[in-house]
Amino acid sequence: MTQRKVRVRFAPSPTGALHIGGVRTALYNYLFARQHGGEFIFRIEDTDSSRFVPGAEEYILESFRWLGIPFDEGVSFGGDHGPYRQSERRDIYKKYVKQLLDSGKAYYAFDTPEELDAKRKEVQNFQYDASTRGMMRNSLSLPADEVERLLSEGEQYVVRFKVEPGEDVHVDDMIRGDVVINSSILDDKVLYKSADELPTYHLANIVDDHLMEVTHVIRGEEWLPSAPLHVLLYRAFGWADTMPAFAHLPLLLKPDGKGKLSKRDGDRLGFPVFPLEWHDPKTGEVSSGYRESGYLPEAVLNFLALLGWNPGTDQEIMSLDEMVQLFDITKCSKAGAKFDYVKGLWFNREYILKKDDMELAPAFDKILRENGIEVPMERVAAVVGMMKMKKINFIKELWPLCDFFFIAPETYDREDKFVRKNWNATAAADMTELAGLLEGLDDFSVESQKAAVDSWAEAAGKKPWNPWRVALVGTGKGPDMYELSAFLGKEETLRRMRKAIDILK
RNA sequence: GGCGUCUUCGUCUAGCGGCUAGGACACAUGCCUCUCACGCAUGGAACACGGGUUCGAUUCCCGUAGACGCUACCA
Repeated sequence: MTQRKVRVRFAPSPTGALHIGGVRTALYNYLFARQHGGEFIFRIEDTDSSRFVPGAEEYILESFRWLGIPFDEGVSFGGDHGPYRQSERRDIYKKYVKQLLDSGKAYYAFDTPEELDAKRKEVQNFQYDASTRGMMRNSLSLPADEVERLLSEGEQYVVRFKVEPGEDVHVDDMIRGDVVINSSILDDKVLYKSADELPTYHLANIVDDHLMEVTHVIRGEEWLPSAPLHVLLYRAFGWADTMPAFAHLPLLLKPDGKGKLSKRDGDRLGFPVFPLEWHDPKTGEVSSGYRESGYLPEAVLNFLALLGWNPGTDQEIMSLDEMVQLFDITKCSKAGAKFDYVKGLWFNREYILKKDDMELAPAFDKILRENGIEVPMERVAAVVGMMKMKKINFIKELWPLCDFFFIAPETYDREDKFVRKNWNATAAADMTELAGLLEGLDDFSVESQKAAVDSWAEAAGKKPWNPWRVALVGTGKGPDMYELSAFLGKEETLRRMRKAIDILK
């Protein structure tokens, strides 16, 4: 096979919000495309009209915009292989369904859903396949003229794939190696429904991947059982030589308990399972999103990347570009990964610590405004810089730790543990002395204060910091005292000190 | 039920015949220290089970168990 340009795709169904597992699948596809200088396609698989949810497509697009994962072509991105929305490709699919029909690889089936249900009740483990299709109503069992009549009378039908039994079908998976499934356990899958003139996933998927020249199919493990069917379809079309390589990713599992990670788990345990907040148009239900919860997109991607893959070194924090360099699809783990959202918190924290204060400032500024505080962005950034290393996972958690920067203590609580311990008998006198010293400083910078206060404290044998903190903060929290007083400025610092002296004595 | 996949600390994982089984999250302790943090150090914690193969199995093979997935005119 000649070396083709790598092309991969992410092809969600617009049936609701984008699941976080889907985000990881998209991420791996993106990483793979980038590191091979290939292209990343965005396709919409909306062949089930009954499950279509308005707004879902735009939601998915917005999610990737926020995450910073760009597509090269597809819905809303353009490209030479469109249209990229399956509902707009009806005529294409019809042509290929006909090809299969004409070549005897597929057949018409007229069994109604009710008849099939009845059959499934009647026969245990009923499967529509080589062993049973002879007793069903289809173009293989019915006389040709009867089939003609049914068709011309407009009888509803489906087209089924004629699976030849008894063959070991091999799927060469980049992660799992050689997977073998005997064709006898495969059923004659429905490929096309006359009711809505749309194909099912299996047909549309194969036709599109072929026409869009997709070289690698990277998808969730839930597709592994149908991979042999897809192999058979490529062969039936005569496309075996350009069949894409497969990689089936391990699933994301519930943090506790068992089973696939679901929306319910997020609600139950209190973490988002969707990238953005989602308002379900049908139920009106609102689900939280990573963006609205205060996660940095870089943190989300980094966290997700390591759920099912790792670079083989101890490195855990890495940028998207680094991931592109380090990623190796063949080194993905095979077992499902429990979704450890607590570690996701840690990643967010790490990225907050890495980020420039000025970049973080707008998020905190928003919180400040909600609390009625408006200060220049430089002041906001300064506070973020002094406080972000405190025990926080989100910027919004800064507020209760930072309020005193902007709001002077109204009163002083003698019962506060820190106050009681640190505002001792000499505190008032010490603070009066310290206030006098500070008042005499022309330069109120951290360095200047530190030089003056440290030497005074040492000479006088004082430890003024904790009482001073009581005066400026009201309790035992906050940054380094010099940084705090420099931020507040001489006037405010002295005002708070005198108030504390006055109240606490 | 059938078919498939998987199985190392609580969790994410490294390991690709010989290691005191490594790292990270979480947890605990200590150090540092003007509070809280940060940082640093330390600690507890794992090869599902049973057979093989081999001088030697976490690693290879077989079986068992368990978990997960699929089994639609959904993707």
